[in-house]
Amino acid sequence: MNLQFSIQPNDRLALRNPESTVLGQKIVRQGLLLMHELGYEHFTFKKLGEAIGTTEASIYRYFENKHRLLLYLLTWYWNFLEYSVVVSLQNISDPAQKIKKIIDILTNTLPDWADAYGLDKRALYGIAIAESSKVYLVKEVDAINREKLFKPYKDLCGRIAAVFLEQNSHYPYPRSLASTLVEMAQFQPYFSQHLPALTDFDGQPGGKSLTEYLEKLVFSALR
Amino acid sequence: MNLQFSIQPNDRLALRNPESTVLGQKIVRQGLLLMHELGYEHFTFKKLGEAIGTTEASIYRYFENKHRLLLYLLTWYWNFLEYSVVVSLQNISDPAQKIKKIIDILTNTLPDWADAYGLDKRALYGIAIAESSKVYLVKEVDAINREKLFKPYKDLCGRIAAVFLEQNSHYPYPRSLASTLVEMAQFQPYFSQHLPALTDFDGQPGGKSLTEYLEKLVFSALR
DNA sequence: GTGTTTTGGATAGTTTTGCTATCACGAATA
DNA sequence: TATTCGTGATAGCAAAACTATCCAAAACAC
Repeated sequence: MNLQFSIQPNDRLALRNPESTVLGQKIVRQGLLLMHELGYEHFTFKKLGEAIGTTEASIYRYFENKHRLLLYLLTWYWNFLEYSVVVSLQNISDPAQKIKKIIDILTNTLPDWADAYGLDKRALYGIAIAESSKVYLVKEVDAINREKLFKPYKDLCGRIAAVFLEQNSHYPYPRSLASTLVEMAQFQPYFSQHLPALTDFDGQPGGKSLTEYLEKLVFSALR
Repeated sequence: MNLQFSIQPNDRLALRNPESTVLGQKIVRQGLLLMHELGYEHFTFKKLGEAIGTTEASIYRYFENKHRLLLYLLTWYWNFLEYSVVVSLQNISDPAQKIKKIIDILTNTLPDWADAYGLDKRALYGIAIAESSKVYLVKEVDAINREKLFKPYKDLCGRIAAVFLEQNSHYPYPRSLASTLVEMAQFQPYFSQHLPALTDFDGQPGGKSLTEYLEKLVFSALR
């Protein structure tokens, strides 16, 4: 097991390392909470500056713009997820059990150890669900991709795709199925909460569950 | 067959009916092209005003903001799709064939008759792929939903879910499967073009195809 | 036919957002 | 002791988002 859990794998993400200063840490931690509270569109560096007792310009020293801050936060999330997946799968040999574990991880907030990094788990999960698409559904997607800034997301999907191939080495669409799984683990809870007509989950404890839906979807596809 | 193909089912969408004036039509038709070209974030009413020889303020007479214009365009798209689905399914009795037809419609640009409405099919398809999530992934989602402005999208998914139940009346997640299908018919081509590591399609004519992936995913789930 | 709404569009603003140039201060360094 | 370097604050600009008001012509009222 030599996965290095690196905090900041790509130094192009931020203009300077936010973890290295008190202000930088405030920007990231409070920025996460404020973006979760206001939503990406209503979130501004000015509002964040007011919230943490500094100015817009100081925040711009760390991040080019709010899109980069969102990408920074999601990078943490994807890194946490991948690490969590890799660690959880260590002691499992059955591919089917691995897949169940992956779905379990994807559909829940991050494990408790993630708190140690000072980032609010619930807010991070909320951002991942409501804002993550906005990070790549932009005209700049190809330029950002060339900077390798989507690598953590691709790595996560890559790990999952590899497990799908363990389950069925002849399945022709492991990567599409992985991205489908990850995206739907985020969209379906959002739909369930805001556009319930698009789902079959009512949030009842005994009722139909997202986990069950995703498991059946994946296992039947791999059969 | 009494599906009424109505252009503007909800008058709350626009401040006044854009189809009723020359300027209104220009706003919608050129707005579609410009938003497709610039992307939602870089698109502004000022730029559109310059492009069609009018001013920002005049455009605001028709749409509250660019988010509403996007929603207006997508409403057309969803209406076109649903109509196209309903008409195409009329002469098909086999549910499996219906599902194939639906996937065929979802993964292609709109049929030629849609041109008659003056909206560029390719641009509309491009907007649907790259921008449609932005219409509901906003803090205002619940308010917009209360205005019934997502009804066309829900209706489309509802039609598809009904066909899934024709294929297998015991399938417990028809609506989630429908929203998964519609979303993935948009996300996978986007990934294929911009983040190919997340898919298994290379765009080659003889290669693996999105259609095949989606068909297998849906049919195996319904089995 | 004259007066009066009403409709549709233009002019000219304000506020907010996004971003930058420059200054000030204290710590490390020469 | 002088300096330059890291770090944060001040002030300001340009574009984006939105609004108040005005004007002309069509529609309608009498």
